[in-house]
Amino acid sequence: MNEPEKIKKSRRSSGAITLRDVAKLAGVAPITASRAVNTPDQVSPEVLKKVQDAVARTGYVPNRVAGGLASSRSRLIAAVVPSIVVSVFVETIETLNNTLFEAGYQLMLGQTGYSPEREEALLEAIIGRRPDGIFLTGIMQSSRGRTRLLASGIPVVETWDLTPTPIDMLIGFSHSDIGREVAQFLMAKGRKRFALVRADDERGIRRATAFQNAVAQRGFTGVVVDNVGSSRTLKAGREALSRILLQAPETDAVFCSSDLIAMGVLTEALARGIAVPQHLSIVGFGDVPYVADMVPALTTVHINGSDIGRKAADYLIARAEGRSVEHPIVDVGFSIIQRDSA
Amino acid sequence: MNEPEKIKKSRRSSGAITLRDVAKLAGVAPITASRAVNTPDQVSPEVLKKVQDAVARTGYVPNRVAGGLASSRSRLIAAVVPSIVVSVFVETIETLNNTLFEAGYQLMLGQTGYSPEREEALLEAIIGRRPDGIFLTGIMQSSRGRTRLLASGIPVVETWDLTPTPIDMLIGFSHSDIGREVAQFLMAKGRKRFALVRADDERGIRRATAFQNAVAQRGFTGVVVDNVGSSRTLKAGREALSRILLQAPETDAVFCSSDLIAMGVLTEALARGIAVPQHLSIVGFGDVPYVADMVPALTTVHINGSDIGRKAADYLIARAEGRSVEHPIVDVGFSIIQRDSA
DNA sequence: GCAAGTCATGGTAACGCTACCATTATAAAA
DNA sequence: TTTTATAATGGTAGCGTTACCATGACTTGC
Repeated sequence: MNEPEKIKKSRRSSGAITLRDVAKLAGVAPITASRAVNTPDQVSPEVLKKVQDAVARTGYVPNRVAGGLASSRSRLIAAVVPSIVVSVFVETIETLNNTLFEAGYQLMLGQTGYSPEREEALLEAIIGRRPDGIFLTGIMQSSRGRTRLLASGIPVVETWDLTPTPIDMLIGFSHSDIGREVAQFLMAKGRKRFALVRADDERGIRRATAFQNAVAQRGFTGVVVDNVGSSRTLKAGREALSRILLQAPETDAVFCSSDLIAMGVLTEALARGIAVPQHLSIVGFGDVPYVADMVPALTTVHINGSDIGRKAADYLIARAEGRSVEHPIVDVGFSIIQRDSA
Repeated sequence: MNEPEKIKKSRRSSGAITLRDVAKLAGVAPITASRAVNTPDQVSPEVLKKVQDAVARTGYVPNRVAGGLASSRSRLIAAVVPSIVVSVFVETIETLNNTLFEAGYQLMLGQTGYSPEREEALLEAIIGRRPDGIFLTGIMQSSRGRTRLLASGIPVVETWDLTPTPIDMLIGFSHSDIGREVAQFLMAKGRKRFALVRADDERGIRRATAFQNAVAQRGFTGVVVDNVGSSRTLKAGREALSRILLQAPETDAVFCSSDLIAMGVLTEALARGIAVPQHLSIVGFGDVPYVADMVPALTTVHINGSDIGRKAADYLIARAEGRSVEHPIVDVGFSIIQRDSA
């Protein structure tokens, strides 16, 4: 009356093919199969072939979750972005992702929506996944966030800004330099009555402040500042110019916090028959691909977003693999691309 | 000469705080601490408090990798996108990500760059992470890919297209319907000499073909088809119109494969002094936010990308949590938004 | 011909968590 | 009171890998 000795299949197993199955089929130990899969030059050609056959026959896909737990290397990099609909970040994320993928890493994406609470929750979720690296858009402002990140021991790259005290690594550029140089650029063109369109964003505010200081130094005051809040649309730009002209009809130069806003300002100006750049200079920020080919082509501040993404990926990968990074703080700079709108 | 009995700290431990540490500090068993963290209403108030205190004091962050392995629920959803610089997908991804995050899931992003080999590799990487769900942009065309996905047993949503035989779930719309309806729309406006600008993309080709069939049915032939290859830029649109006009100067309507291309066509038309829409009708595809506020505002095909993202998230979450989805195939439709360019 | 080194393979024990089952205390039902 | 249900807690055994160490076969050097 003995029950047939069954292989005691665990009740928990997902039933999927595991390394053990492959090893059994290939007639080797699991650890050998693991080596055949991950470090093929550590096994003999015969074993390699047997294991590869078994993999092909079973359709085995290694479980990286288990591997990550065992090796404390998740091969996962997390990226924190305010929002991907803000196109200026998209190129960076795209290049970051591609570079990581080429090196065998996956990207986990988190969006803060410019909200601090959201950022906090996101950080918790990210750290819980034990990624091998964290990419941050901007500088981590909250000290709580800094502390957590530091405590986690995970390599971090902050980007898109400069600070003397990064958490770890930093790839960015100076927003106040941008504000100042754009002001100088516009003054060199003989502009005198300035306006700024900015969104509710810390970095944009810094560009605006530097801009104001630079023009004030040369005796220009009364810079009109228009705040479009959290909207970053063409429409917001149109409305912004309308408000600006109401307040200061003589305005002859507008520096915008993004290209899309600048496109809106440009659109509104053209719709009103204001000659650009003769009567109004417009400068954007970001140099998203299409603004070069508009009519008139937009003068804007170019940021090499791809470069930031690629460097960030390289740095993070280096650190994930135990190598150290020579110059962990990099200023990638910016350039003012003069086209037809200013 | 006895060495002091040390706690035999494993050589592999990352040294980070674990649930065991928290449990010890709180004076409960690890499993109880686990419950206090994950299912707080399963423990007594006193235990809950003790554990919460211990968590706060240690700064413990649960290791979701280990949790995922133990429970075979990774709380990770993977998304496959051709490219995020193609702005038409961005809104979907943004909403997908936000909806997932709210429900406690993370998004893993993969880009194929419209390359089949890349897609293949991506699939392998994704399945290896054992996500709780997979979001696909478009239909999985390759039968190898379909097989793998099916074999993995992971819930899948295909999107952005329609097919009678999805892998699993589907949220999309009909590209041939779009081609046909845009053709009808343009013919109703009295247009007679048509051109199409399309990229190297399977869905765009289907829209184009349906467009051609629809106009042919009413006796219009000689539709000029311009292929911009893999470029999806404003510049490509400008160049496309130049080529089209060279070949067929009388062209009075252009249907473009994307809004950005349409903007290029529009820009080129205006630069040449061609009156839009009097002499040339232009229709885009995607309805990205800014085309509504351009001058002239772009007539385009609107796809509710947010809706797709949200529905996909809901479906995937439902399946991840063992619930079944009532109507796993949804046609979200589209609408032609008539503005000023056609 | 033997010590010392290299190579290929395997055994064992984690990694940090949760599923499953067992146990005890407490309340409700009979 | 005894039985039965319910709530709170704990013990044990994995989840599917890889790190670490051990073993035996085979080289190499002198």
